[in-house]
Amino acid sequence: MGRPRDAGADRAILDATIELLADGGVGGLSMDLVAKRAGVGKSTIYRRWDSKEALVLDALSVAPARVPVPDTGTLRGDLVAYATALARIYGAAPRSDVLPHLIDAACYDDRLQASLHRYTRTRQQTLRTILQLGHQRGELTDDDDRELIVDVLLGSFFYRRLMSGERFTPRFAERLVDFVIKNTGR
Amino acid sequence: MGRPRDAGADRAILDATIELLADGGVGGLSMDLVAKRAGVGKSTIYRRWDSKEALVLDALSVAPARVPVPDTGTLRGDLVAYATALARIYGAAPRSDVLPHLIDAACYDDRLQASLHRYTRTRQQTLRTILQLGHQRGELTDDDDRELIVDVLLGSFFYRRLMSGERFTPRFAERLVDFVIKNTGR
Amino acid sequence: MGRPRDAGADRAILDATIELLADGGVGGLSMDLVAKRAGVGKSTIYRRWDSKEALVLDALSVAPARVPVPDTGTLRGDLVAYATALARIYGAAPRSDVLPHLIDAACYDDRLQASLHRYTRTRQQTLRTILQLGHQRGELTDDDDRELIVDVLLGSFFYRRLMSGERFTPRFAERLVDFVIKNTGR
Amino acid sequence: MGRPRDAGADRAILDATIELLADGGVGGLSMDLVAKRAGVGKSTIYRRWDSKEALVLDALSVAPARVPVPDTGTLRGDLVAYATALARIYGAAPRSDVLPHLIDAACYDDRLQASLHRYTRTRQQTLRTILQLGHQRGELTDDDDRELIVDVLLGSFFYRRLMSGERFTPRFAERLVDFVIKNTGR
DNA sequence: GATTAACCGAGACGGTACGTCACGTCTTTAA
DNA sequence: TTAAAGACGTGACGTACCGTCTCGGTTAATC
Repeated sequence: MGRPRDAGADRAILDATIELLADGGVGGLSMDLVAKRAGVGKSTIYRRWDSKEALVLDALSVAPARVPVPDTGTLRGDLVAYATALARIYGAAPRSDVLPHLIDAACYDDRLQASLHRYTRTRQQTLRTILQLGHQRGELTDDDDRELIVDVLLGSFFYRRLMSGERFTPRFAERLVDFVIKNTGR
Repeated sequence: MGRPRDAGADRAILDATIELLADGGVGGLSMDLVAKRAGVGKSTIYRRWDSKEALVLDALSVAPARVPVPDTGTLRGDLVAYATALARIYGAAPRSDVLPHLIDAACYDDRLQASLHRYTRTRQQTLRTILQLGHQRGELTDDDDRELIVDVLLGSFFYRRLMSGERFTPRFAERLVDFVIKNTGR
Repeated sequence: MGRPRDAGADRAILDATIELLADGGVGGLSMDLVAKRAGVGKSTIYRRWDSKEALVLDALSVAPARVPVPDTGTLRGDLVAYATALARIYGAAPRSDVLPHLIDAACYDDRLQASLHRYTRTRQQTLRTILQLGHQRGELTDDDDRELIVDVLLGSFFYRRLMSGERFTPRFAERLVDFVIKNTGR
Repeated sequence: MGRPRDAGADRAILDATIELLADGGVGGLSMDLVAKRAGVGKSTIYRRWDSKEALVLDALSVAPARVPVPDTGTLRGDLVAYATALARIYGAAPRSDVLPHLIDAACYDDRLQASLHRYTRTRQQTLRTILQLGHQRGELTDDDDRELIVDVLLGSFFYRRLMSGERFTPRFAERLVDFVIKNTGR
């Protein structure tokens, strides 16, 4: 019973979050700021999300996939196109890297961790679709390999991007794609 | 000129940092605490390190490599042993995950980012040594592939560990190793 | 709107301030200590007072007048009694001199300066009452002189006390009182 | 034995102190700054002065008297001229009030206190000279009164200036002078 | 129509860490 | 021994957020 939650508040909060995230990244986002910009009390936010990070993660999940499914006609072409787009889209973001903050926070919060995992797997969908198409064309045969390719491609990308700092160049993307499909299928 | 920096203070600060990191992770580490435990003023810390994260990163760098170079006689054996050890050693630490915090902080600080990259590449050394040995045995031929294998193995590991949440099981480790060496060497 | 300020916090903070002032003077008072003793967050203090000095000044203002209105029957007697009490009460406090610190701080903060002036004039009240009584008895006639006497008596006292260092002896007090009332009244 | 003290350093330090005091008052003066501007090591300063305040006080003492001895021909005229000059010269100083800081510091340091008292009494000299001249002219007779007048005039001034905040106007100066000489002499 | 219970905005709350600053002392090399 | 240089331990500063709590007031569904 009682007054139902205002659905508009959800949108206002998520919008404010996305805006603040856009300019300033996680560092430039505080709950007070979100509340003020959304025209909402802080308790209204905490009634819906457990923590700042949970909110941010939801805001991210709401946003549509940024890397489109390419269609070049061949698996190799699609994968190279995908990897290149990945590098272009996520490679630019200068200081507004939100994901690392969530990854960190997830270490200390099981619920958040679960959300992050769910989010990550959702974001794998584009790649899975590409592989699925390749499979239908007969360019891939074995199921297990596809799972592996997802980890290898995305893992390499994030590892370079966030940890080793080496550039994820188109040149490297091609090498990587050739590497992962050379020993698959026939 | 002037009074030289006390080398003992460096050690004391790094030691205190490592200790505090051990119990409590980054969350349980504050500069005041480090200063107190090291018997040092906070300014002495800030004179040497730009930020808490730079200090932590240095403390990590000082610590010896935790994953030893295995020696099973074959490349495949070594790689599986290495991957397994990786999972065992880094997989256990539940809340004391220091790296994600540094990865996050590095997004907002160029000097820190450079340090993180340097650290990461240093930590690749064990794996590179394994591959070098495999090369000497004739199990690997092409140089470029070795570079790639490093990214693929470590990338997959951290991607699963930190982002997708899928277990990095011994089973998976074997599959991964087979995947990366199937189309290399002869 | 919003949650109203907790009146109890005001009291707790002022009480803590007065206590800490009592043992240790301004030097022994830090905002962290006040907050801790009052069981209050530091932000709660800063929400109400601009600075440590503003808080101390308020704490002082809350305290009751320490020099009572004497009643000797004659203006001269009252004034001598007052001056003597002044010397006894403020002359004793060795290191816990709060006022000089506030006087200093007030030089750099207009709001604080205004508070100090208000406080000082409030503290003149006792003396004004004495003069008022003298006036009612016919021992004083002209209004302007009373204003002057306040400045002269208190000014001399603080000047000796804080600047020239000469003792404000009972002997001096009498001389001073005779000086200020010799040419008044009649 | 050993290297003799550099006499030039004294001047350099005092000059630097006076300069820094001029722009910024005590608040804008730190020992590091003095040392840097004087081209001197900090220890060289501390070898000569006990504390920042002792240095400042010495710097003040070195400066010549700022209120000149007037010569109007009458005691009343001289006193009014003096009081007016006092108000003009010290009344202007906005935030560079050095004396209050020293007064405060002197409460916690006996040596400094002695220095402050000495300094204050030195600064009374101008006024004493005026009174001495008045005495020679026969406008004052009793010695004790002269002592009192010094305290009353300077006390009132500083009391208004620093504590009660009331303006020390020329009008007030005249009233005060009339008050203190009405009941002296004849 | 009155009651009730959860909602709402605002903003104060206790807590904790931050990075900065200045103090007065100490330690080096050089004169 | 004094000098310049500058590192040292100490400790307070005021700020920024966190996530919670407390107001007065609103908004449905239930009685």
